[in-house]
Amino acid sequence: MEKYLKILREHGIKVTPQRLEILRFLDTHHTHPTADEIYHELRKKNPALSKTTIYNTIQSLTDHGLLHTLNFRTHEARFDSVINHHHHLLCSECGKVIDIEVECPFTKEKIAGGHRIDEVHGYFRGVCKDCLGIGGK
Amino acid sequence: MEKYLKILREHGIKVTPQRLEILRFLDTHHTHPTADEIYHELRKKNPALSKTTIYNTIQSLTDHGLLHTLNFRTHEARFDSVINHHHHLLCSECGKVIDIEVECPFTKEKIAGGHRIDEVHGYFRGVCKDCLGIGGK
DNA sequence: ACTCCATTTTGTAACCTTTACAATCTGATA
DNA sequence: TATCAGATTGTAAAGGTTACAAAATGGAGT
Ligand SMILES: [Mn+2]
Ligand SMILES: [Mn+2]
Ligand SMILES: [Zn+2]
Ligand SMILES: [Zn+2]
Repeated sequence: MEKYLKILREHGIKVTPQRLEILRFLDTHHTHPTADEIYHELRKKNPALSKTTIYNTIQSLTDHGLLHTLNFRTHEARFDSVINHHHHLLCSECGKVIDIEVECPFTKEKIAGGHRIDEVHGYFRGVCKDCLGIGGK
Repeated sequence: MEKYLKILREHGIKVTPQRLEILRFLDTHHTHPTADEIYHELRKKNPALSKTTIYNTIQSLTDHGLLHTLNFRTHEARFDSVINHHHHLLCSECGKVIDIEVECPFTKEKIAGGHRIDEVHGYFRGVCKDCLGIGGK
């Protein structure tokens, strides 16, 4: 927990119990949860938690570069505290969003087709390793 | 217009004036419009047009592989009738979504990290060529 | 051309995530 | 301990999408 306290302080984000819990949840669950999933999970320990606080904290962490947003589909933002660059797979069988470590040539490029590139997001759709294994190939 | 009639018939989609207009709009405007943009544009000619028809037709065209959905951000799907594979840039200055023709190694791969890949979406954020030119580099 | 009927279109309301806002609470500082 | 800017909470509003039932329509068969 000391770890998250330090992270918040280093980024000049005022420390609150809610922020510590949200940050800890994101750091210990790399499942790319939705705001609603974070909310319901942390509510078990803190029933007074507000969903607005989830969104406020997400915004704050994002502003400080501690969080990335994944937009696989409309009406469902997912969040990722692993900020080193990687791509993602949405499994059409189990619905999980899975990290894909890739050698993507565009992460190094600053320009493509004359346009300036600031961020690269690689979204794959398919079937994850586990689901392939269960149902046969 | 004969062109769009033919496309619908070839895919076994019942021909209606609304579907012809929507298909034509998408084919002649590669601006990656939102449902709302399609709706307001086509309403100029057909004020009785319903937004539900826009969504129904989008679904139908998508089911037949004639349309792709871009999810740059939640709460705003954009649509693309150019179905050969390419990546996209969202310009943070002008908001336009621009095609990026790329040599992406993942479009040829069927497997990555043991997972089966069915679709590859490359989303870039940055500043487009035009906006770079206007304000200086 | 007419009839028929499955399909489509339309209009409205519901749905769901996200955002806005005001009142209350909290915690760092003095 | 008193203060007060900032954080949290609860509620409502916003905005895009989907569900649904009634009305309209396209096209096959006559
Ligand atoms: Mn990830
Ligand atoms: Mn495109
Ligand atoms: Zn899976
Ligand atoms: Zn631009």
